[in-house]
Amino acid sequence: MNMRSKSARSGDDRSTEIRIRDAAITLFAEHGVAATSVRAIAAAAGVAPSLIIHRYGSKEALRTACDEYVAEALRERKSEGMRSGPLLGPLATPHEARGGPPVRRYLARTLIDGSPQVSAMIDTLVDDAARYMAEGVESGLLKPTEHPYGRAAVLAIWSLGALVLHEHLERLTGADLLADQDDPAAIAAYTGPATEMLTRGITAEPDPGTPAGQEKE
Amino acid sequence: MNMRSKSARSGDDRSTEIRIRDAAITLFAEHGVAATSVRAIAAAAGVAPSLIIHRYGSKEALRTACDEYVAEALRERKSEGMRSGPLLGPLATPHEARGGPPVRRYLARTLIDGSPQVSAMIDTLVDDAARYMAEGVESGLLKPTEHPYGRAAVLAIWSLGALVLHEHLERLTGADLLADQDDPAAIAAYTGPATEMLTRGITAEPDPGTPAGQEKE
DNA sequence: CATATCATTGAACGGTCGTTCAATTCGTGT
DNA sequence: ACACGAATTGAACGACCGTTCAATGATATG
Repeated sequence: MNMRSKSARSGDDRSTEIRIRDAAITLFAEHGVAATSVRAIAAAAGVAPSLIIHRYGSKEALRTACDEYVAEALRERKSEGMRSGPLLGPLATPHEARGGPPVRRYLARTLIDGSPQVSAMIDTLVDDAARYMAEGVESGLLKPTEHPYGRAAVLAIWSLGALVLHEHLERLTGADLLADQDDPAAIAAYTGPATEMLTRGITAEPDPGTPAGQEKE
Repeated sequence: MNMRSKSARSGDDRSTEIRIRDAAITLFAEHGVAATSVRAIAAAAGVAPSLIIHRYGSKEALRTACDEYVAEALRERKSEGMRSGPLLGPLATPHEARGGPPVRRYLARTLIDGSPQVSAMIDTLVDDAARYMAEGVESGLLKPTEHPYGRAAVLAIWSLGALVLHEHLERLTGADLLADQDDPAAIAAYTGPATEMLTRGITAEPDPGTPAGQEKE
């Protein structure tokens, strides 16, 4: 029944590995890594569970391969995200590839599991954002800051945190951060208040002195 | 003649259930719910695994009990968080109870697993924040907004997202959101850029560019 | 056609999981 | 002292896990 497969020796059989990897990314993104069994991935990819181990060595190695693929996929789209303007910061970065595995959703799920690949990706993402924002300051688009790197880092954390908590954000505001980025209306309920806060600020007068607001008086 | 007589075992045995619940919260917060076995909880609490099931019915029921306890513990401390000022928003809310189980860390872990208790807690938290910020607008402390509820929601999402991603935030900036709240220096690297952005804003002028969410003003 | 090669499979193994259950301890009322 | 019920235990069960391994199927080459 599988007429689609291949004249495949060692050249084209990569489609099998890709199919496995994409199925893994999809399931990892949906239910998390721990809750996804190798058998479930095998069923989704249409192969035997043992083949996954034979190809990738172990479930953990497969997960690493998924991390690397997602990190690479997002790195390719990075410039697009950067061009979205400094307001949204790195949130716009995870642009979904058409027809590909759910990269953004995977990122949202595995940001908390903490893999080396994702951590490294965040680091370079913040570095790029800091550099980009520094250019914005020089060109007069952004206000200068006491904490150039800290500002970029916190902004990135906020954006990524909103992505991680997309489920709660959608329940609260209706904004779906996982929707197609082509649809601005889907995330308007998020970008509206966000841009407003980041442009005007929220305090009517500059808060003098004490940060952190420990002692109000 | 004594309510204590029989309760030496049936009234005071709550200490056993409390010990189990606290151990569960600690381990759930550390390694996540899925990665924590009933046997590990039992070992940490100094009881047999079967006792946990006998007391709570199932692991899932124990998790629900943990959710309820954490939600209640944070609700009690809510006023403290509110008094921390509107800048940090609901981040200050999860004030750790001294000597108790790691409530904040538990919240950071289970925010993404999505339990009904935690979701309901977030909803009321945002409601309170919106109400509190509305008062701030009336009293002149905060700027008015086009999206009163959305602003509170996004601010809450940012704060909770930063809590969820505390590991990355600490690696990036050194700020430890899980440290004792008595130590402002531990989170200064976060509160500094955060308050700066939320008071002054980051754009020198209203954004002329065309990001994803831009439409009519 | 024969054969070596390699992707692929199905069955099985050891381990851990949540949970069940009979048995045992222990505090207490009579 | 005795019995009873609650608290607690240890052993076991079935299910599922990731992984191993010998066997199978297909294919290109001699």
